[in-house]
Amino acid sequence: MDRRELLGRVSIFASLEDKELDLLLQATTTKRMKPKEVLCRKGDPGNQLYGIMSGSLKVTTTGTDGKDVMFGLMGPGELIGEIALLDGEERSATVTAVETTELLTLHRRDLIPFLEKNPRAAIGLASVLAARVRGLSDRAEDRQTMPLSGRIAKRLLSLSETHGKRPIVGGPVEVRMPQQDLADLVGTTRESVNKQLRAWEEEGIVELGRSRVLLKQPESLKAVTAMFEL
Amino acid sequence: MDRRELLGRVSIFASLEDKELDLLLQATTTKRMKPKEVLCRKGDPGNQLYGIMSGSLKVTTTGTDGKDVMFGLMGPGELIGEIALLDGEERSATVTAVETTELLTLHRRDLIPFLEKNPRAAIGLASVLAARVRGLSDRAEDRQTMPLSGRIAKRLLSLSETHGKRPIVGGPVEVRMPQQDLADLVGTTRESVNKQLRAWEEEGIVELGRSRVLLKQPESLKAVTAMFEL
DNA sequence: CCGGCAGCGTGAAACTGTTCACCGAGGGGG
DNA sequence: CCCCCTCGGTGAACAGTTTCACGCTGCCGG
Repeated sequence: MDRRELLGRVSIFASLEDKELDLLLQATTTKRMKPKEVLCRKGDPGNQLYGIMSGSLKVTTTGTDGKDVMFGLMGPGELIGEIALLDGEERSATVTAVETTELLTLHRRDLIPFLEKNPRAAIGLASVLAARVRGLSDRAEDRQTMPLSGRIAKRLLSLSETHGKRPIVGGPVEVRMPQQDLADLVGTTRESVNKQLRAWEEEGIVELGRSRVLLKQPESLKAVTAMFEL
Repeated sequence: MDRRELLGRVSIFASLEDKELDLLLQATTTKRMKPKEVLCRKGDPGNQLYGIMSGSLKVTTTGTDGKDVMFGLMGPGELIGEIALLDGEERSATVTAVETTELLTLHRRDLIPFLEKNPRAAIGLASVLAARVRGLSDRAEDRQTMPLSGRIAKRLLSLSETHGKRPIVGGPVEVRMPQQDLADLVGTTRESVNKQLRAWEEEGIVELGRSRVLLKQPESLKAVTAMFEL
């Protein structure tokens, strides 16, 4: 994916004229990251907006006790850094590359004036944030309503949609991610995730491998979540 | 507080010229709510933006099992309904008046064109959302890092800042809220909240009453949170 | 004025999930 | 090619919370 294509893909900029897009593109640079490379840490000042062209990033925080909380895994077409950029506060989380990742970067001093001249883009940005709020609220709700198994099932399904691969074309979807990360994402321990997954493996619902979960019967997982859904 | 004052107070509109403000004001209506009256339910279509002039509202969701989750208590100067308004989805939560409350309401069809003509307002709106995201992330983190006591202490302190009253001028701050609501806010049961509060009462840190918590030693609560803070 | 209900207080028992302490394996980098 | 380090698997003991099952009180509306 090239820069222009990315900008077009990102919903904020979807409604722009070509020449405006070109203008914005000029203010843009590209950055390439290796796996495990850190893009920014919690507490850093945040003056860059990033758009993911390829690869994926994980967004995490570490508590005092060293326990990690993962907020999400971001993929191509998604934005990173809008929050710190908008409210001028520090970065609220640490962002790390999962695999080799290409980013497009845009500095605050270029973005803000641009938004002022292109209100639709500003509204688009607000919409992206609105969606983020919605996602976070949903998860907060889940955490207090669903037992662990439901939360794992739900996250697994949503991961399979956004980051799933199909090893065999037309076959079952696979989610590549160590169990520890899954645990951080759901807010539990690796052990608990492992036990649940193994139980499901017994039932033939999933199949496990090193950093892989193969969803053999996604319907069964859906059934698990449905038991607790509103 | 009158309508004009509210609009001026809300950060989105802070940077506007007077005549623009007047224009917006004309599209505005006022709504008065009685305690326990419902403003909107989760799932309703959301086409109104509300600004709180006086009183307070609580934002909640109910899970299948009937267990409530409260996202927050909103007071004068705050906005409600921006999310559904921006992404065009359903309302993500139910909003109820806690006390007699006066609202200013603005319809989507008036707001969107206005934002398009006033990019700074759009950016302001985005900033409000950014702050909301930050708040939600923090709470998500807390929930996985802090034990119950820490979460209760933290929420109590933040409530005292935003919604505290001082029965005796210069005296300790009081938070008016039933223990059940406190529980929903923190994501636990009434019983657990009660037990923690009573323990603190023994230590002279707080004093309890019907729908009231008097913070006699806020420093001690701060100390509790500090034990787990990053 | 009084009945009922909303809100508080409390203990015992049950459960869910965590912690801890291991072992085992495989795959990738030196 | 081989070693180590990451990732997975598992059970036993433990901790924190929830659940349940009550009893109490005082306020509020009829």
